[in-house]
Amino acid sequence: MAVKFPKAHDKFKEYLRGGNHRITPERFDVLDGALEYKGHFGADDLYVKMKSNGFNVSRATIYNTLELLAQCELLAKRHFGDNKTHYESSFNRKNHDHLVCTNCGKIQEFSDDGIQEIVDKVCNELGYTSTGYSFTIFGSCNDSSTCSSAK
Amino acid sequence: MAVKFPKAHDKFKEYLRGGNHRITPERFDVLDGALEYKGHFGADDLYVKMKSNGFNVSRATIYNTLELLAQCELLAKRHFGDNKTHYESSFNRKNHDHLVCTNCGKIQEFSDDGIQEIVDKVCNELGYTSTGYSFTIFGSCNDSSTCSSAK
DNA sequence: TTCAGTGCAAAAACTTTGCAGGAGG
DNA sequence: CCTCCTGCAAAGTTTTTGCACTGAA
Repeated sequence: MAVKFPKAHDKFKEYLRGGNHRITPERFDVLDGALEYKGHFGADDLYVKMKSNGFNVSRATIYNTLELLAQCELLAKRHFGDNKTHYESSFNRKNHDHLVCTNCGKIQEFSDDGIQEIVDKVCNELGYTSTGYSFTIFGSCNDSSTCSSAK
Repeated sequence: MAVKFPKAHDKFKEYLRGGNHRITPERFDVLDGALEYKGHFGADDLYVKMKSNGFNVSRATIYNTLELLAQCELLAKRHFGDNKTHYESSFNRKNHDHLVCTNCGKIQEFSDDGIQEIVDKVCNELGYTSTGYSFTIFGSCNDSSTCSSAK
């Protein structure tokens, strides 16, 4: 079978070579599974999906590889307050944040350049070197077709 | 012993009466323990602390009560990406967000009015009704006295 | 050949739930 | 008295760890 995401594979290979990480087929299986996943997923979600697709992969490898993929920015880690780590592809995607409907669970993306400006300003004032930020808005989507609480 | 935080007790009582919640001594023990806690804490941290202080309180009661205290805004729930819920007192405190040093774990507070403006703007554009947001900056504090990675 | 990576299972960390007894309103 | 609340223990969920074997470099 042809490589599914050649540019992502190349980027991952380069990252692995740069650190003291070996290039293994399992890691690229996890990369493919992650990039194919629609929307956000937890590590265990991906484990279940790959198992059901016939991959003989272990949880340890999934967790290990997702961490590496987040480090080299092929995936983004997200935390929506439910005490589990969510991942999503950030390969060839614009930076964005999330608006979570607390009634129906719908997750909507948005972008606003003002956030990065605030991050830079705060870090500058307090003497920090920023490595990232997490910004999530919670609210009600008022969408009568999907959301139980809409009027 | 005198009531430790009379105004917080009153606010909690009022909240409990408003909903279908009973006023129990255990709930006020948890309130006191939470307000006395320095900085951020997890539910289990508070359980351990109260147990060691001689309170015969159960985890179920701690979790239940912390949720109620968050609902009536005596506590604030925080999520710093370590897959556990952190709480902190928000009684008589200014609204603020956090800057977490990814090297030494130090948590610094800051305030910036621009964030709420962005929240309002985004919700207005997308038709949501905001109920809150979570904003955390990650970075390195560059503090040579506390942080291992400082130059 | 070397040692990081792997699968597996067990353990750990945090949170929720079931149940029987107790107490608030 | 009627429920809600409590303590306890068990179970659930997500993540990490120990171990022996494998395979990349």
